[in-house]
Amino acid sequence: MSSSERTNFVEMLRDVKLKVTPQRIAILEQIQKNGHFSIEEIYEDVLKMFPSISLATVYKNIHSLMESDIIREIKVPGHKSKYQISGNSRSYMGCSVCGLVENIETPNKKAPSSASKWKIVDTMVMFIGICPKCKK
Amino acid sequence: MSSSERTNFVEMLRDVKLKVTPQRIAILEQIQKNGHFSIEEIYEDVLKMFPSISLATVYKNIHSLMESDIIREIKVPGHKSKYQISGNSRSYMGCSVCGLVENIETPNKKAPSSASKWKIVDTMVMFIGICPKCKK
DNA sequence: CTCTGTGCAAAGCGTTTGCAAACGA
DNA sequence: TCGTTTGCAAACGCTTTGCACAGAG
Repeated sequence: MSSSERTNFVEMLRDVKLKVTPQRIAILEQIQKNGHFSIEEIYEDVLKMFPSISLATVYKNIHSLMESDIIREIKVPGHKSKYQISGNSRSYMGCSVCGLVENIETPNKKAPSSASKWKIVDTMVMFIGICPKCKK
Repeated sequence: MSSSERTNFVEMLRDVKLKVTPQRIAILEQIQKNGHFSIEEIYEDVLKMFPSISLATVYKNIHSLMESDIIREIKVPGHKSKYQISGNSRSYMGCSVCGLVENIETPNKKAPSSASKWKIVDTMVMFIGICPKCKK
């Protein structure tokens, strides 16, 4: 990871009044480095860099980071939730076979008038398909 | 429920080689009648009409009905999965506060070329917002 | 120093499984 | 009759909680 990324996370955390702990940074770096991760995968990867971390800590952090909108939950139907650093992309390809998630460029999308009584705060487009690996 | 709806479910089940049991019909009727339901809600409502049904039966049926694509799973980030009878609509409004899901008319949507290596089988658009009730 | 975060172990809950009996075809 | 489904209870596995200690601010 570059130091600018680290600085980035530190600022993000300060902005939302979360303390900057090495565990938190390690979790964020893993999520950023590897894209879309389930809790289990995040835990196992952080463990390599940070052998003393506990699963409970990962869960607690995933929650507080989601509440602060630093990370975001993505779910492909039939698979476990995955997490990614919040960003502009809200369009995903999800593999129905293995659960892989990839960001794609966002097709512009407006909520139809039938939703006018709602206050719309976000738009998510998910394409469900079969990824190149699972096609074989 | 109308008898045509019942007939409908019977045919759906036969088409996919699932046996027509009263429990299955009751589950399907509840889902159809009430829109988007979590497993817990389906169970509690079916229980009123069918006091002997067990939670395990609901779970088993939700799975086989999903495998046969008779019902579909929808998940609003941060809330439990809900289920609905499969249909044409694959566009939803999801309430980030209470988890309410509503179908909306589908805005046409094509996967961008960046996804060309995938085999796309479905498209789902989800608008996240705050429903009229939670706005108050 | 104070308050938040961590780690551990136990508790909690939603979901799944095994099995015998009931049921649909 | 044969294979599937149901209902029950036990087992499972993921997630949360309580608490004492460590660490950030």
